[in-house]
Amino acid sequence: MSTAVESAVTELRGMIVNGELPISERITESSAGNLLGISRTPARSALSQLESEGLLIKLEGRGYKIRPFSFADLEKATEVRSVLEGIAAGRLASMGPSEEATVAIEKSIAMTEAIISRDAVTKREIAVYQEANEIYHSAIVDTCGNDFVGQSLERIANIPIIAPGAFTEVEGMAQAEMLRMTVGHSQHVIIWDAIRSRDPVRAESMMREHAGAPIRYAKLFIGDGYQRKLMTTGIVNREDVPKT
Amino acid sequence: MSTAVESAVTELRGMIVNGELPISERITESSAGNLLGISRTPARSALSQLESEGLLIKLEGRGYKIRPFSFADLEKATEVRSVLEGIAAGRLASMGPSEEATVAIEKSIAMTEAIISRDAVTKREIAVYQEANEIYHSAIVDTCGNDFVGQSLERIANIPIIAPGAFTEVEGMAQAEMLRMTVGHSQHVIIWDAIRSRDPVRAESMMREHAGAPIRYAKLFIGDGYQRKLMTTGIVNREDVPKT
DNA sequence: ATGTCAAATTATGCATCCGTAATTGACTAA
DNA sequence: TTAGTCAATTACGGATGCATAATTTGACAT
Repeated sequence: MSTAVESAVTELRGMIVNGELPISERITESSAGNLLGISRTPARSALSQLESEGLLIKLEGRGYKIRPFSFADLEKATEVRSVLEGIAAGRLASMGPSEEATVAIEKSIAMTEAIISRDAVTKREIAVYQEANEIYHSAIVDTCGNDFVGQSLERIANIPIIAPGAFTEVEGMAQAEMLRMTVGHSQHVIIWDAIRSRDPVRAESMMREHAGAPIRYAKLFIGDGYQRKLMTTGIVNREDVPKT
Repeated sequence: MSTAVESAVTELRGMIVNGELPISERITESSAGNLLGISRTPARSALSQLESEGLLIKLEGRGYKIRPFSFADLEKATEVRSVLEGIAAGRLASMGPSEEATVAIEKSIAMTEAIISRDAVTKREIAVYQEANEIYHSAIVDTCGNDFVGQSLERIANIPIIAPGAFTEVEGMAQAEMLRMTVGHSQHVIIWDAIRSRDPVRAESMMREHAGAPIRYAKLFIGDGYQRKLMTTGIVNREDVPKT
């Protein structure tokens, strides 16, 4: 929250992904500036940054609009994320994990194990799971020895649901959540085993499967409910949601 | 070349990758502005954009410096590029190539075939080969149906030697160039066959091998000469060049 | 009522100015 | 000689004003 530009980016990004800004509405330098109480100069930087992140689309001469994501877009972004995280896991298996990575990953696994061994889960447990998931994935990406992987991931990491931490809860789907967490945990264990065993091929392919899981299993285990949930956040185009 | 920011980015990027700016020198908003005859406002935007591209590093409070790339960095960027282009090729094989893609790719193959069937190559042929190579790779990436692939590639595409077009010529290495072009052409043919045969696995794995080729084969077929050449461009750190 | 043209509004891009923070360099004291 | 403090320069972030381009609106004519 130091500079106006940084906080503007954070602020606007939050408003966009939470659907607090009407998708239809145009955003200009002035309107964004007024909204956040800053002048046009930092507002312009913030908008152009969000455009390069892919969250805004520039309407030449008429401001920006929020980029509408279709469900297909989310799947495509996930595909890229899976592949990138896959090479991160593969690299880590080749190199051997650092002490730092080992500590973080084993901590994450301990956290998720504690959660799935319970009978029922509350919102609180889901939040902890998300945190653990975030730790697991960033430990692998950050210590894989190839900065370009993390750099490329940053671009698509801001798209909701795609990010590792965004293990979005679906209302009234506690059982389905539990199932997803159990599956996720088991995959974490398997991938970590592959890494420790220095098996890059297995680590890569398992991570590739796993990183694509949130969106794939959303369809597989939950079905339309997930898409409908996404729609309400304004992230997904109405048109993409199956008619009921 | 319309706005000052755009031309400043292009200008500065060119100067950086061509080694026209001393790597040691600090770049501030004012110095960049003076250099290009623009004020600090567009200079600031340009610098921050180049930073997000990974070509500059921000020295908090003291301007920017040119990011030094090690040979290892180039290899890592290539690794990411290979994987991303791999999924593009795989997707194209799954979907079946569009008419547009087919035309572009077959044109590219015809161009490279014409070149390698000659006895000797001049600078001119090498330039044509680069163009054909560029056509081939961008046809696959642009028509693969996943925009995020191209978007992610843009980030690392600016790193010299990594970009498909950057099939840099090494002085006095005409024979080695010829070999690389022949190998490259044959891989293009093979990948295209895999795509047309709707074999995503083969298309992906071959493309992954092929996209990593420039830097891998540089070592394999040319050896130290290549690294020394890179050094003279200022792209690669002196320290990385093997002692002779 | 519709189409066309002009004026006004809107939005952007860029330059300049100001306030602030940080670094550097010089001077003094131990 | 060295260390510490203070001042000056440097650099940045942000606000504002102006020029330009584009879009929209409104008026007028057909």
